[in-house]
Amino acid sequence: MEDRIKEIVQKELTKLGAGDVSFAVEWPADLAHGDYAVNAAMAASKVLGKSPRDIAEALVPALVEGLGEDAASVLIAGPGFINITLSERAVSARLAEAGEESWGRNEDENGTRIMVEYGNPNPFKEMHIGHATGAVIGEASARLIEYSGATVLRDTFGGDVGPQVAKALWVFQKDGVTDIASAQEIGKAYTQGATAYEESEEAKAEIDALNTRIYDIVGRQEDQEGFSEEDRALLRLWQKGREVSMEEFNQLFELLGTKYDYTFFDSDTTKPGMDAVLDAVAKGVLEESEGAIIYRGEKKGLHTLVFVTSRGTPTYETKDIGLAFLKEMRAATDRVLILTAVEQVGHFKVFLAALEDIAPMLAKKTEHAAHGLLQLTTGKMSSRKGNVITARELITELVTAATERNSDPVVALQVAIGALKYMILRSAPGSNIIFDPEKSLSLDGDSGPYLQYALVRARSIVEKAGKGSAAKNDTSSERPETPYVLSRLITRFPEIIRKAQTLRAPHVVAQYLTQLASEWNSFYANERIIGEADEAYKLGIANAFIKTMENGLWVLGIPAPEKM
RNA sequence: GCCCUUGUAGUUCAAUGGAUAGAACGGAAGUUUCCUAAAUUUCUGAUCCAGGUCCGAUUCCUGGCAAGGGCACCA
Repeated sequence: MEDRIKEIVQKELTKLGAGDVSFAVEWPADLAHGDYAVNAAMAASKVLGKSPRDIAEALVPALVEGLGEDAASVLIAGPGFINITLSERAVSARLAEAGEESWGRNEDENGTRIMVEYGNPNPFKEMHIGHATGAVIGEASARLIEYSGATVLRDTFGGDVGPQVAKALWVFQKDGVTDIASAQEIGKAYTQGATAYEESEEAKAEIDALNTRIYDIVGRQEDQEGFSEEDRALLRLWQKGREVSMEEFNQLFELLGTKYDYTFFDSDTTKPGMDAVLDAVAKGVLEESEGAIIYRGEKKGLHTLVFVTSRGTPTYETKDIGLAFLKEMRAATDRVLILTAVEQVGHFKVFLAALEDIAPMLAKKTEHAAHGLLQLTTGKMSSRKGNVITARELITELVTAATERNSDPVVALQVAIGALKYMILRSAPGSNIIFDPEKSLSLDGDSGPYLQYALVRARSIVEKAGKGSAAKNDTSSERPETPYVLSRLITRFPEIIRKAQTLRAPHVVAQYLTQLASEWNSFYANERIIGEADEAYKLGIANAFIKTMENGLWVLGIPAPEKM
């Protein structure tokens, strides 16, 4: 339809002598303005030396003729917009498509294989709401990509060696702990270790030494040559800690609706990373300075980044280089997308610049995108200070709130997860999300449950009407002269999905679904459906709404409860 | 000091360079003999400041002011 309009207008503009003018066929934010709006008259005004309204007058007849019965009206409005409103016939034809399972999907990326990295909690720390934010946005982004026909390979990357590990294990060693029971215990140990690291020179030295030792032992865990009894005990403690952490993460990811195809660890990436780094030093891409190996980002207008510390341990940068190679070895992909919090954009700029020099092919297909941080109204979160809200705590709290209105634990969980995800996905990625633990657990209004509730009510009606009504294909029932706004809004879904994909912005879908749910709720409140002369027609709309909401919620990863 | 991001109702967020800047929460007042009131209807109220580009600027550019993040041995 959009293309048809564009074609007609283009042809007319050429006739008027303004064929070069670029214009847009857009969908007005306010449906009262129509289903499509053309701004060609304003755009051509200067070239033609005529007023926009005069040009619009000249364009309208061709549109009326060209669109025929599909257009209910073609009107000139405002400064010179040509507003086109679709006829009931055209809208109903599109609504029929909305019943299909594939409604909203497109094939823009058919056959492409894309690896998407997100979440990335670190073992030996607790998973906090920041990681949960990443997981939620990442999952929605992945699903959005899947809706374009691409194959998505999900991966997460965790730091199982490095200072944060040493900080936690140092505390366990000091306290003589040999068996780690829970993720909470690890979180507590990490906080203690991090505090000691900052407050005591002695502790700092010990932790640094332990860090180097862990690298060594973990690196040689295969053959364990020359391991002392102490080394073995440390390795066991490390293994147990990682296992407990990952078990907790997997549980949380399951609650959040993510299942990873690949889990990478720092310990896997250290070796390929170090190999690549030493190779790069030989080639002159990286250089030694003050005992460390660094990349001079200044030559590309960036800053210097350390790849290997003067103690000989690799940093995050080297591990990321190793990870890039490791991904390439494990899976064939066309693109690699890495999603992290905004605080890492600086790092990734320099990292990608370095990767460009080290492995141009890998750099070319790798892309980094950032999402905002979750910020507490009470101040900045820091696991060091121990004032974090863990993902576990937050979910538990939400479930408690949801349980007040749902006796069914399954539904309560779905509502809680829906509320959490919506809170994160409703705003544009990139800017920070201000999280007020007191107020943000909203289950009313602009929220996940709002969408879920609208869907549940729609399903309930269709169910009540019974299968005998054959709502979908009935054309005999009465229908209005002009289509419902709800119907017109439903037909926009595929365009919304495409926009969200282009901008890589799940919030576009979230905003749309909220508008859709609101429209449905008004429809539901104002129109009697069951038992009316146009029952079949309205049930058709209800079914189209259900499919649209179901598919939209799926993209966001928000569960769709059966009952509420 | 340098670099990046962001400044929109009291609060939390929208607005593909377009029309009367939309929602939600909060506050005020209504709507259930009627398909689930987690709903619905009405009212309340905002583009940080100053220039510039454009037919048209919340959006793009420049300069202020303010907030957040990052700037070699953390991830």
